[in-house]
Amino acid sequence: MWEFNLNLVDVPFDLGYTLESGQAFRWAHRDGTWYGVVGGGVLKVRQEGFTLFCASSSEHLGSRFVHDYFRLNDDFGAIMASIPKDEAITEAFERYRGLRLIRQDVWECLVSFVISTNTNIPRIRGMVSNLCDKFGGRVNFESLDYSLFPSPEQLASATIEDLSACGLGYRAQFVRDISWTVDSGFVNLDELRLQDYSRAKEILLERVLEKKTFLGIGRKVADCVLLFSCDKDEAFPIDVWIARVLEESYPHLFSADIMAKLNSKVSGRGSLSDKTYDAISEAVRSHFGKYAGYAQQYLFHNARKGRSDRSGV
DNA sequence: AACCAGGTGAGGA
DNA sequence: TCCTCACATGGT
Repeated sequence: MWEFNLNLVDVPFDLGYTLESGQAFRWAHRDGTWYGVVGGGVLKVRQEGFTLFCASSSEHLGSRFVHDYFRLNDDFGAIMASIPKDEAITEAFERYRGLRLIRQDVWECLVSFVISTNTNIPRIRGMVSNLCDKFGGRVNFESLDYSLFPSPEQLASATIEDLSACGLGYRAQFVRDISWTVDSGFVNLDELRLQDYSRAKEILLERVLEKKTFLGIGRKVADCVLLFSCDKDEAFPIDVWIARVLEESYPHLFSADIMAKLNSKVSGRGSLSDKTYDAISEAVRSHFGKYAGYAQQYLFHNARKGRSDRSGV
């Protein structure tokens, strides 16, 4: 057990908003403290004002790891200042001040968001948790066992039946295919971080001999992976929630044609074609700037929280 | 009991 | 390049 504290002097940071915003799926809240399975161990964090009280299962999960994972050295003020202010973004900034993008493991992020398609966040958590329990290693921390996220090798040896048993549904095939691709060394995920946004996205969407390198990864999932694990802050994932926000609050950014496509996406029937996704992506990144991903995460969280508050959850 | 959920792949006009 | 569908499953 390693214990340490971090001082967040002049660093706007809100642990709760950050971990509740749907970017990471392996954190749980108990008695005012967050428990996460990250970096091959268990990390426990509690925030009181500008102090983070931390404890972890291994020496490796120390203050340096926490700084890196929560991106505490980012120039948060500059990021916020660079994003053009309007009614929608100002509301989200004020409500969730301190919400941060975090830097996750690429492999875990990739699998988590392949699983995320056409389902909801509570269920994504469940599916990821099942995968970890069934295929991952164990770490004991404070007399409790936690399951690590399985390695490419561990998942590559799973059968479709085993994967389906985790509740993955039709996603089981995607996870199996991607696990083989990565475990075989056909691609090196570490390279994604080194490329710029455009090139890294090309790699994720690439086809080799008519076959996709990453089955199950389209534009939206690629943007999530790039934003949440590869430091590509201009990535702006466009899902049904964000489509709703764009249609309601940013119609001036789009042509009537695009607005019609957004509307069909929002109303359930019809998804965005690749070309339409690219056009919307270009427009929002041009508008919000090189930290568009931060704007996206605030807008996303605000939209989702607004819905759940109204439905009385 | 339909309907929705951080979409994507496959097949055809 | 576009539109349409199926896809498994659990929560509301």
